[in-house]
Amino acid sequence: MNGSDSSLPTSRPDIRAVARAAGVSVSTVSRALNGYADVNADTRKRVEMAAETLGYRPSHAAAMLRRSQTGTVTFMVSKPWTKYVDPYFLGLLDGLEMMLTAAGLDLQVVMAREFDHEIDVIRNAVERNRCDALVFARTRPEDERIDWLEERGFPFVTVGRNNRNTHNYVDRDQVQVGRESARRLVALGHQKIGQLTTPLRYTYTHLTMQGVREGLEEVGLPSDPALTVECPLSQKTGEEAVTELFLRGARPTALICGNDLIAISAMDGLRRLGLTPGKDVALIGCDDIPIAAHIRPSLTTFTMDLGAMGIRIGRMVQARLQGQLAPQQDLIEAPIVLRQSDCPRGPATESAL
Amino acid sequence: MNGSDSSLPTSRPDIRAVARAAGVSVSTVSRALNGYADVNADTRKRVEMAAETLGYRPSHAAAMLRRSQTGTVTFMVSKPWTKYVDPYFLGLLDGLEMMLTAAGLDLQVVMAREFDHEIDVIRNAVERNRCDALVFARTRPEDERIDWLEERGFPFVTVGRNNRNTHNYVDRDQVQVGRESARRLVALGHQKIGQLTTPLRYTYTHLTMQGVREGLEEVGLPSDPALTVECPLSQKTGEEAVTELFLRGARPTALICGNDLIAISAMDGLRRLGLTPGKDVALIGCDDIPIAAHIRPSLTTFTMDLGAMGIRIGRMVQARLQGQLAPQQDLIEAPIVLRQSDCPRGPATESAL
DNA sequence: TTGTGTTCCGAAAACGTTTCTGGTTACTCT
DNA sequence: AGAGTAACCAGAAACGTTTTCGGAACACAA
Repeated sequence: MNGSDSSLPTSRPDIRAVARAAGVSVSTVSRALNGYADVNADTRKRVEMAAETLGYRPSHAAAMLRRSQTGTVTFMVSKPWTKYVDPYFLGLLDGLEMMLTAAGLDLQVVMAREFDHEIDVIRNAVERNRCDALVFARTRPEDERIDWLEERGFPFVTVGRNNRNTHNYVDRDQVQVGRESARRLVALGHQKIGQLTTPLRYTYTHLTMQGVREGLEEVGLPSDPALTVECPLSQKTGEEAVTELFLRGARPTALICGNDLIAISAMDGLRRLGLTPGKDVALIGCDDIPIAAHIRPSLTTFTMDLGAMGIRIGRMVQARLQGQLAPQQDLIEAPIVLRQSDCPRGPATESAL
Repeated sequence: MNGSDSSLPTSRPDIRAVARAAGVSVSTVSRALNGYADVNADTRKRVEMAAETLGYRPSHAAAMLRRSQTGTVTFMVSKPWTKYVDPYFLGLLDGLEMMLTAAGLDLQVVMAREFDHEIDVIRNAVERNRCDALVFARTRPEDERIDWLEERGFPFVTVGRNNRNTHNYVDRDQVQVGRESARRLVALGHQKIGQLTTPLRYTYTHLTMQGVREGLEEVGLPSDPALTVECPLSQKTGEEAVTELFLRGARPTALICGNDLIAISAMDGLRRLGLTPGKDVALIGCDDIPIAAHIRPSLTTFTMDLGAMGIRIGRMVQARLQGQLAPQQDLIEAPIVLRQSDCPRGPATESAL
């Protein structure tokens, strides 16, 4: 039923077949096709022609086996991302992939399902020689993945830092994000500024909080732990956090949210409490996900060129693969984009609830 | 500087090393570790112990080369997805990955950057023996990718149909989606029902339109081409389409949108025209992206268990890989989830603009 | 004793490349 | 004319598995 019933078994052509067709040896074919210098221009052309007409494609497995390297870099994405969809890393992948294909490398994406499965995924990738380099995000202060890889000298770059930072990483300047969030809200007259943070196990959460602390200290404001709630990475996370906050009796007039989804669902929570987001309570998010501009009130947040970030990662990988051993580290500034959700402090909050 | 400077070069242990340690031949090690029957239980245990203590991991490349199969299935994602992030396929990947790892297969994601690059990506994957099966979406009525693969008898399953449907696919029942959209709006009293469709090059667009046509015909309404606009997959797509529609002089009181992002940005467009979405004009989306419940007015749309869909795909791949040749085809019903954006027909529209 | 199976295991041939080593030309220089 | 050098290419040895083939050891029946 299916095609492929020509006269001959029409199996994939060998490198031997090409050699035969071009009238040279296999080694010459290999060198010609791989762009080595010590092959005559005419010979090369003849080989290329032969390869072309035969439809020859070198076996990836064989090449991989011989020159023990794979030509692929693996991007590991962890569970919280896949479970409730975070568009964050897609743009990043886009840039990374572009960079890598330009360098003749393949991008492979693998998923780590359970949280503590991550290290197994890495071990499998590395120990079975399935990639030349690794990329992953969501780093933690004490990150066993980083430890393991550093110990073995395996090439990798992370999106985010740990508490040592002796490796290759790219990261957003989270301290700046936190600081600017605080400054902005202070400038709008807010004094009781709450924080709905991303999970504390991630490094970037701590960095953001540090930035907020710094921003508040600049004007002599304390950063009140009673106004801070840690939000898991789930769908209604902000809503629940806001509820908890107000149930506690805390009455922030502004909220600094760890990411846009927290901010958006926090808006729902506020409405449930009879408050109007962007009027009674100011909100600032982070990430500038596509929807941030479309909701009402539209969300003030921090944006970033994820594609560019991906490209930087790609460059780092490439440099490392070419022998560059000194750790490269990039901190990327995320500009704030002002929309409607950050409002001046109004009187409405006092009476609410 | 980096570790790995033990006493010995500490290179990865061979299968030979395991054989030596266990006091058997390499072939026995291979058979023992791969679960063949003709190996003594004691021997097997000894081999397993040796492999364990040596930390042996079989080289993937070598195994791949020898038994010309890779143990990986490749998911190809095309440009429109990566460019403006569509969370759609993430859930799908989640389910697929789960299924595949359970079956001992690896999932690999590759990206096709340019539109006409897709076929090259596939050729590279197939001809270089880089995967055992392919999965991709966004199918078209005349889809050269499907043609090419069918011609060669290479295992693959698509998300979506073409105009022949002799292969393995999983698809949402788009006709039903269209029909139910139309019925719902008709029941709410609408007569002038516009369509903001996804790009016409995709099969599912046509199926949805067919469904809408059927739904309208049930009550004797025509489907007016003047009320239909094709929307590209970009950010402001719906906004521009709505503007165009009203500039044309068409005045639909309801809009059936090809996906949620079209619907959401169409709301922006309506507001710009002084109309209130969910009041003056009813909207129905499709996909139920996470944000659909959070915007105002919240979006009536069609939902689907993407994880389950991914699992079905995984099952198909597995069956095909085990020799099942008859095409398997799954049509999945997408239930509507009613929210605020679909409203009864009001009088407001008449006066507007 | 011989024949007939079983059960287990070892030897060796693949798989399709890359790369190392060396050898043959042809060319240049004294 | 001879030596030295450069340019090009062939042969063969890897790379680390899997799998085929056949043989050894043993048990059992005739």
